[in-house]
Amino acid sequence: MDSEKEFLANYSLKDYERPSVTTDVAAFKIGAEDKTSYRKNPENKLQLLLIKRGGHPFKGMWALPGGFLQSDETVEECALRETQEETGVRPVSIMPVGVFSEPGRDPRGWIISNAYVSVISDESVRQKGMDDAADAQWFSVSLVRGGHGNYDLMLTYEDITLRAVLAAERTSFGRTKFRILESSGLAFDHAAIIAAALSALRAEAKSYEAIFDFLPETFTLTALQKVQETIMNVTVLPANFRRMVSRYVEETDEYVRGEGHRPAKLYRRKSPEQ
Amino acid sequence: MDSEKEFLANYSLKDYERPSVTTDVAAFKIGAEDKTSYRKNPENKLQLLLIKRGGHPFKGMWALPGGFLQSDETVEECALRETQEETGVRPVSIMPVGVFSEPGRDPRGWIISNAYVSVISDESVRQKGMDDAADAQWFSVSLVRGGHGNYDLMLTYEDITLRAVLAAERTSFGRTKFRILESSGLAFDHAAIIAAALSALRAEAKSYEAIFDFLPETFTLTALQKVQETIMNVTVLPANFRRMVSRYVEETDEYVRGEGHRPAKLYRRKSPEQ
DNA sequence: CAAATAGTGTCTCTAAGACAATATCAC
DNA sequence: GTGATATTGTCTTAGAGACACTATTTG
Repeated sequence: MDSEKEFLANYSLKDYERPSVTTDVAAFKIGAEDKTSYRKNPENKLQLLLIKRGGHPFKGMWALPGGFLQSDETVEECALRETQEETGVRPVSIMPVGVFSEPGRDPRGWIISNAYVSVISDESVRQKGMDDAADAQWFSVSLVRGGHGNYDLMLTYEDITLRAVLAAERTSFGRTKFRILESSGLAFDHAAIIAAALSALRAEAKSYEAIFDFLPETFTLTALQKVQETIMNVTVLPANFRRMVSRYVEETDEYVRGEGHRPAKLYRRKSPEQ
Repeated sequence: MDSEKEFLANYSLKDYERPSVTTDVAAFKIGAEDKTSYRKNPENKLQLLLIKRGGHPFKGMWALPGGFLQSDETVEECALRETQEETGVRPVSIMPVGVFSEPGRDPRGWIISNAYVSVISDESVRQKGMDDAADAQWFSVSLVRGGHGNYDLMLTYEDITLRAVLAAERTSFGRTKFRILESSGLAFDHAAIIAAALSALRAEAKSYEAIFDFLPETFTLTALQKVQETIMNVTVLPANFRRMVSRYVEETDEYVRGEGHRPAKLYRRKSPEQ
């Protein structure tokens, strides 16, 4: 009778066919537009990091940053590593979006992708000064309901516009899955991953879990509100927003002055209570 | 200059080291206890399917059903297939729980697991008459807060009791990750998978998304309430429960009679509106 | 009738949304 | 002062929880 030790010594996994495993990361930040007047606050845009593919397949198209899983790391660590390699910033927040494993999704062969959302503050990216390689750019994102209950995804950077149309299919447990109907300029099934990632981000923004990571340590409540409005693509009344986030933030003694209007108090995130 | 076609023809994935990929499924059902009086409704217990391992590693210990991903299926399809193979029932509901990829989690080598929750009605299992192999059993589940903010997981079937203690660590986006502190009788890291699965199920039960799948086509509102109370491990007032689920259900003309008390109207799930 | 579940009505309380009003700065 | 944002107060409304009450059946 063989012991577990003996069993493992003789065991070999290489008899089974194995997929390659990657992680793809949808890294979001909030980018500030230029001020339209000296006293107006800047407008915000939700931005997503895309990499221009230098090699086949999908050469010249844009793709989410990602890479192959290494045997000494978890998929989360892989996602963090990939994001850091591309942006210079290690994200504080990361969230799984789903596993994309449709046979044939990658023409190179059997490759399944673990998709993640990560959230980065605009300030930290500017500080680190991401290598401004033309093959890595922050695209403005818009995902809106189009005709027939479909969703229109639009990504723009300067004069580049990537578009996709996706069908939203309700699966069990109230989850939605996106199926690509049309996609131009985006590699692989990344249009579906981006749509799923943004949906997940919006769901989190509702409960104020994700929005703080877009901002530096201290922030004004108006800036926080703009972040949420930018992600969710809605507007709320300032009075109500302030009341709702009040349990998540605490005051500091500092103010932002010199903006051409009443100074705003700086707040910081309150550590979440048990 | 090489075309994409040429590139793919010459491309080979086998240069990279690849993990084995499995899915593990936490299949839950609600089991009815024996009636304590002719006119009392039966008590319910939340049950989880476990398989006794016949071979190394963890021989003789209990594990979640699961298996290796095949190249012609998605991970969801793999989870559905595995559940059907073990229970005879193809679940209507399935939900991802997370990817478990900690290096060293499987002594056989580099194996990552895609964990799923599935939900099965007790009735359908009884109808199909699951092969009552002694190596596949439905265990009663209990996951409660223990000392030091830890969680105690207890699984019981007849005279078998499996226990584990888990630390709940808050990760970003308000998610919790379970780390195994102690575990007896459960194979691999399955104690952590089970805890995560039950947490996910509870979160869904809150929004009434999961509870219908535990019951047959038509059901009484009291039965539905019991399902939710069993999963969430709470009690609610019948009047309030009825008001809350009223938008998810619709009446039928039928009643359940002969129970020693007032007949209960049967309801069915209303198809979720857009 | 007793025991048990089925089902309804309504009061209260809290949180979210709407709106009005005031405060404070830079130019 | 003007134009802009910052901040507070309060009215209204929708939904969740608590509780009291009625209805209906079988042994």
